[in-house]
Amino acid sequence: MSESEFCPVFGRINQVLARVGDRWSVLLVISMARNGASRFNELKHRLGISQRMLSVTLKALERDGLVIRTHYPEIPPRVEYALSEMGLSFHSAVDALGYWAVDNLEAIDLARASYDKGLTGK
Amino acid sequence: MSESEFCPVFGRINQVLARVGDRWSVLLVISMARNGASRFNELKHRLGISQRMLSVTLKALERDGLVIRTHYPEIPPRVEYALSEMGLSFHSAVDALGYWAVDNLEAIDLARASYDKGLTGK
DNA sequence: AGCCTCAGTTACCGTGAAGGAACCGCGAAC
DNA sequence: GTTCGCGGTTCCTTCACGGTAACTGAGGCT
Repeated sequence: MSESEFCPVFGRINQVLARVGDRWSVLLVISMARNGASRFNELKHRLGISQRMLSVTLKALERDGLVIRTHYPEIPPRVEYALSEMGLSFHSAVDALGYWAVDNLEAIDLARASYDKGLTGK
Repeated sequence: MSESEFCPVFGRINQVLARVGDRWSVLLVISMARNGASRFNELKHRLGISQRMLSVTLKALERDGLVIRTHYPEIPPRVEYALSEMGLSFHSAVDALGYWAVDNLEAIDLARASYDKGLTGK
């Protein structure tokens, strides 16, 4: 796919951005930042995510060291997921983007409206 | 899909994040931020993107007001794409995330390595 | 007349990823 | 003894994304 001759760092950054691009990753990070350590089914119901996706996404986040999984061998089993140090810093980066989004939502809507009007009106 | 009861803003932020998630959008924004106003085929060759994707992505970015399209009715036709004010601010937000990525690449690699070792070793 | 360039658009097609549902062990409760 | 809740995993189906290729159209070159 000719990873754009740009530079070598680029590919790796892209990997990280892929995590941001992954909707569920972002939602999970935000959710955890808000609600603190959370259990599996808690997250599932909170986000309306399928079990499969939740499991897959959490595993990816854990693998990348953004999330810490704590398993309590109780009855019934209890597993808690929490943001790591890095997870928190990631959250602030994402949050910055979130703020940008909030700040520019209106402008984007306006741009879209006038763009669409320009099309249909023509 | 039950867009998570969270809050109304959430959905919209997600829309914006969808733009970040789109690989080509990010690459285009970065490319334009670097090289300034660019022509269609220029971008195409620079990024190794297909015509279809380039056209689709540029149109989306233009619609959102991130990119400004200027058409010069010359022979042969010339079209230039440039980042708008908002596009530039978007770029800085993305850039911030890029910096986070660079700063944490090592940590992520380490986390992955130890995670994978923990799995295979078991 | 035929072919090239630029900037797209349209039709088609393959792949990979998201989602749903069923299954797993474990013990507790009914 | 079978049903429930918890935390998953596995399988299957669907569907949207991205790529290829062909067409457009206005004009210039040969």
